[in-house]
Amino acid sequence: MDIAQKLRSEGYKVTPQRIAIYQVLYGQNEHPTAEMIYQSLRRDHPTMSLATVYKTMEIFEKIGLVKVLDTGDDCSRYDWDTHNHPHMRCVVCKRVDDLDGMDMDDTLAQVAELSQYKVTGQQITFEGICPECQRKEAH
Amino acid sequence: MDIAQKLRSEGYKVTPQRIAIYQVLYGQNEHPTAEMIYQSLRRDHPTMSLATVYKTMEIFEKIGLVKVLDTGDDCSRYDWDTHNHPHMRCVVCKRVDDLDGMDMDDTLAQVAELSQYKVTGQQITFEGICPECQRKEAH
DNA sequence: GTTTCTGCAAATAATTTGCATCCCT
DNA sequence: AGGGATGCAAATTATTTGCAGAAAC
Repeated sequence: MDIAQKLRSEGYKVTPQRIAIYQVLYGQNEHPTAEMIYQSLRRDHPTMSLATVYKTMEIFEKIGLVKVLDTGDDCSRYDWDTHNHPHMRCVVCKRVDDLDGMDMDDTLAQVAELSQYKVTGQQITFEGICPECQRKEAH
Repeated sequence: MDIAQKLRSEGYKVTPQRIAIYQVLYGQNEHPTAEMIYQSLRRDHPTMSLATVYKTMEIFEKIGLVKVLDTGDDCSRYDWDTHNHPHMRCVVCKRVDDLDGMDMDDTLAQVAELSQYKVTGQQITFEGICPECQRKEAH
């Protein structure tokens, strides 16, 4: 969690932008898009650019500070929690939630056994309608 | 599997393009992209357009003739096999294979129980290095 | 005949890239 | 000082859309 140390040890420089981006992400459960991160930083960092967010996320992914979620929906979302876990995506409002309480390690082990691949990761997303959108749909 | 009947019963017209696109997809295990489908049709259907492939896939998805795979990698892939099953994606060559032998129905039931969502589907993709790319990487 | 479909070209939107300047180390 | 980082603008790429002509019903 000491991101400065982590960056330095991987040969990257520690910049205010990188710190700020990580702080926006860390511990929150919204799984924001690059745009969402950018918007929440504009206030305090007027010169922040979307390109920097993308470049930073690429580095963060490389050094294991974030997991990039392929949620369909034409834009990536980012998760500070890099341990294997599934997500739920609302097909109506597009929100993405963690799906807690499901152990994926058994599944991953099973995959490693069944598949001829050298397994390195997973993208597990269930689709559905979130409680809030269910309420709205019932008029 | 009678796609003509299916289209008609859902109020869509039966066109040679739609038949051809379905025939390219049906039964193959490559999980092609729109571009791949387009390319394999150009020979026999010189006027085929990429836009038609996209529009057709949208209809096919709506009436349950294909499953759209969110495999990351900035372009969608299409699967004629619409029953719930996981995929394996090679992070090197980007190929997508079916992962046979894993029952996902238990998992889906578990999700429906754990989650407050009304669950409607899933996107389960494991990432790794395919046998062929493993061989290449070993020089 | 009417309505839907096709296919071209133009529009859109997420992401990437080039490059001059800036700032960590 | 020096090399990587930032941030703007332009480029790229997948996908969508508008629309006129063509094809299904």
